[in-house]
Amino acid sequence: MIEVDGDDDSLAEAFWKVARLLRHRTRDALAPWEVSPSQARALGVLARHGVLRPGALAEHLRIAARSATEVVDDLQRRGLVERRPDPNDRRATLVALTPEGVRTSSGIRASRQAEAERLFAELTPGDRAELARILRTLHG
Amino acid sequence: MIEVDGDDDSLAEAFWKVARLLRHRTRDALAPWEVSPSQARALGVLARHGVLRPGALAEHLRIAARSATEVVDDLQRRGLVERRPDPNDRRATLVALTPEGVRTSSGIRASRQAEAERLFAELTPGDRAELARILRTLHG
DNA sequence: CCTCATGATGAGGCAACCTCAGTAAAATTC
DNA sequence: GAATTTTACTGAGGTTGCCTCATCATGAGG
Repeated sequence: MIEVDGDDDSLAEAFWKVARLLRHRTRDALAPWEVSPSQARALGVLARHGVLRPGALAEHLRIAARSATEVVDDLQRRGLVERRPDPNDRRATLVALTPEGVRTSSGIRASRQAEAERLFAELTPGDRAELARILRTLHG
Repeated sequence: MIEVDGDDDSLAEAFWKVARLLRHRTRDALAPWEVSPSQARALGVLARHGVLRPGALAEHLRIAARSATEVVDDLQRRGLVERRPDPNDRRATLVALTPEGVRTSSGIRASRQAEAERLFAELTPGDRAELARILRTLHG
């Protein structure tokens, strides 16, 4: 009796179904690295922006500064990130990827992208372009 | 310094941006009823499937049976749902929407749909059809 | 200096899940 | 027609990923 949740019909519903698919694949892509989604997000931000203060990391992740402290704690415990004092402000801390953090984050990025592409590969090139265009319209 | 998170590039990223938009609007649509997303989901399932046991509700929501108990507790406290004994099985309980639960759940459904339509209304009818078709392709 | 603002973090809380019993009742086996 | 196994729910207590508030050190401006 494992039924699927057939909400409305509507575009929104179709959209959510695809979102769920994509989310699951992303999660699967993440699994081999044994980092949680929120850790993966933080690694991504650090990979893109380089060394950051916890506060700035929090802004990028759109979470409270206090919560960034926790994410950093976890990543540090796993050796993916290190804290170092900010030479310009002795209140502040800088968070930087360790070499292993760099490796992990680019691995995650790669396999996530691979998973997503596997999903969208079901579309013809024309449809992919259409979809991209339409989505761009939606988020202006 | 409130920067937006510019992930990858790729279709997946565009998709997530729209998903976020849609999610936020859905959340906003929910706000007037003061029910949490998980409660709203449960109400939706009950509205669609009628009277259900907690266990069945859990299956639809894809959560552990134990967690369904909690959602039902909450909804019952708010008077949106009632528990009654299953006449055919004295181990079991049946969960049913109260009249107010019915009202709330259809209200939620309506305004959620209105919000979603407001988003997709930015598209031409042609693009909406295209999008629907492409999404359908993706989730087979 | 003195005051006010800012950066990180400790303490503690909350929502929405979970697993692991435990109890009662139903279903099955012998 | 017991005895056993399975099923339905729920109490107890844990986890995750957030949150706010208070504290402490430092920085910046008057």
